Formats: sequence, structure tokens, C-alpha cells
Amino acid sequence: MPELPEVEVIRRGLVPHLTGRTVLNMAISSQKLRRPLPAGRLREWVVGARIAAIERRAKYLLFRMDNGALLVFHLGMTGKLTLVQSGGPSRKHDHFSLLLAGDRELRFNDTRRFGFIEIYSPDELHQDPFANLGPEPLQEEFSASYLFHRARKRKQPVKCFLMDNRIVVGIGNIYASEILFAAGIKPTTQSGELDGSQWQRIVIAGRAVLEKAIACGGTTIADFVNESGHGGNFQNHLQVYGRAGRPCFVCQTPVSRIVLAGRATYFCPRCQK
DNA sequence: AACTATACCTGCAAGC
DNA sequence: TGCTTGCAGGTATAGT
Repeated sequence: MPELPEVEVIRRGLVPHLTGRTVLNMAISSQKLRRPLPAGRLREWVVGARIAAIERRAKYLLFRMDNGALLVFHLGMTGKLTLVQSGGPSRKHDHFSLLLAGDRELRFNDTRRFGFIEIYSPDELHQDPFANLGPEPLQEEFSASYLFHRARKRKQPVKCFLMDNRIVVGIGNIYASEILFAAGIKPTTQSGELDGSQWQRIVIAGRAVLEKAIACGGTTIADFVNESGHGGNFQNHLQVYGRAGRPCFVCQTPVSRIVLAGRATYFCPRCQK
């Protein structure tokens, strides 16, 4: 479900409500998510602590607690984090909740349970838990020269390369197709064959697509909702994703659908070279 | 080493 | 109607 824009939309929505709040208690379901919930350590480091800041790294949401611990959420495919009045009815697939000062409750709901929740103590943070991740696409380090060097000699399709979080984070299956359409590059192109100006187009298109998606409140295909339970509307701006057989908005050629590394991939065979 | 297929889950739509 | 099949926004791991 959520790629970088959706996680960022949730983060921005949570910040004004949760920053500075104290966690009074928590509820944990017995079902495991992608990993088992670290119940004891969550209780130890989160209950009674105050949320000092809410950040994002890649598709991870990070809650910096005032005791120095880091609470990490990953939403997987169907994870939702919503803020509700405390004591509201629980729903199917609710797996975790934080009871907050001020009668609010943060609920983690995840149908497919591909998401997870992790907690790092201050000691564990001496080592960066995200050291294996590539740069953020909205920061300077994501540049044509960086991509050109990382892609050298690689035969991997550029779409798969952009979805590798060791190369660059936050770009998932929807935005990979959209970015390559905006850049005018065919998703099957071997990464190592792209030149500097093509990478430059990918960098520019990447930032533009992701920023516009954030401004639109994210993409809701089936079930993405923000912290208030509302969908986004970038699905109304998608150029190729999910549009197989329908005319390209630019040249009217039918949009193609192929499968790369097991994932549906959409492109315009005329606009993308 | 580089790349792809698979596994993890539930729910939904399409086809028979 | 009811069954089966395929597909879905992520990513770690196994296999070639």
C-alpha cells in the first residue's frame, strides 16, 4: 500500500496531534505481524514516555521518544495508522494501539500483516538501524551522478533498480511506473545503459511525481487512508499505473502492461524510449 | 555478484 | 450461488 508519499502524508497528519503527547498505555494483539510484536520492550520504552518528534526514513515512520528510544512503524501493504477518540470500537485487524493523554488513541490496523513495529533503546541507536538504506529521493544525495555510478554495468531493468531500497528508498510499484513515464524512459531499459541526461530526467521526474503525490494526499487504490481515515486523490493523476489498454494521455497509444520481477509494470510504448 | 522467484497474509473480483 | 484462480501498494530470503 503505502510508498513514500503515503507515509509522509500520515507523518504530516500525525505531527500536530502527537508531538509532545505522553503515552499512557498500549494494547497489543496476540497475532504476529511480519515479525512478532516486541511487547515487553515496547511497554518498557514507550508507556510513560512522551513523543518528542515524528520523522520518516524511507517508508518507515519514526517516533522519537523523550527517553531516547525510537518507535518504528512499517505499514507493509495494508497497514493503517489512524487517530481516533479513545475507547472507540475496535475493528477487525487492529493489532496495536497507543492510548494517549487527551483522550486520543493511535491505532495500527493491518489486514495482510506485512507491516511491523519495532522499538530501539537509546543504546541500540549508537548503530544506525537504517544503515543499509540508500538516500532519500527528495534530498540532494539522490542525483544523476549518484545513480549513474551505482548503475554502472548493471543489466537490471531500471524500474527494478529504482525499487531497490539500497539504491534509493521510498519508490514502490506505483511510483516507479509513474516516474519512468514522466521521465520518458522505458522500464525495461538496462540500468547500466542510461546516460547522465537520462538519469537527470529520472531525478527531476522522481522529485516532481513524489512531491505532487504528497500534495495530493497520497494515492488510494483500494485502502490507503491518512491518520484521519481519509483517502488521497493522486489516483486521479496517475498517467500509466493500472491503465493497461487505455489510451496514453499524451499520444493516445494504448498503455502496455508487463511483469518485471513479478510486479505489474505499466508504460506507454510510444512516449517511453 | 547480480538478478529473479518465492514466501509471508487476507480480501476481492472475475471466470466458470 | 459457490467454487477456484489470480491479483494487490512491501521486502527479506532462498535459489539460479
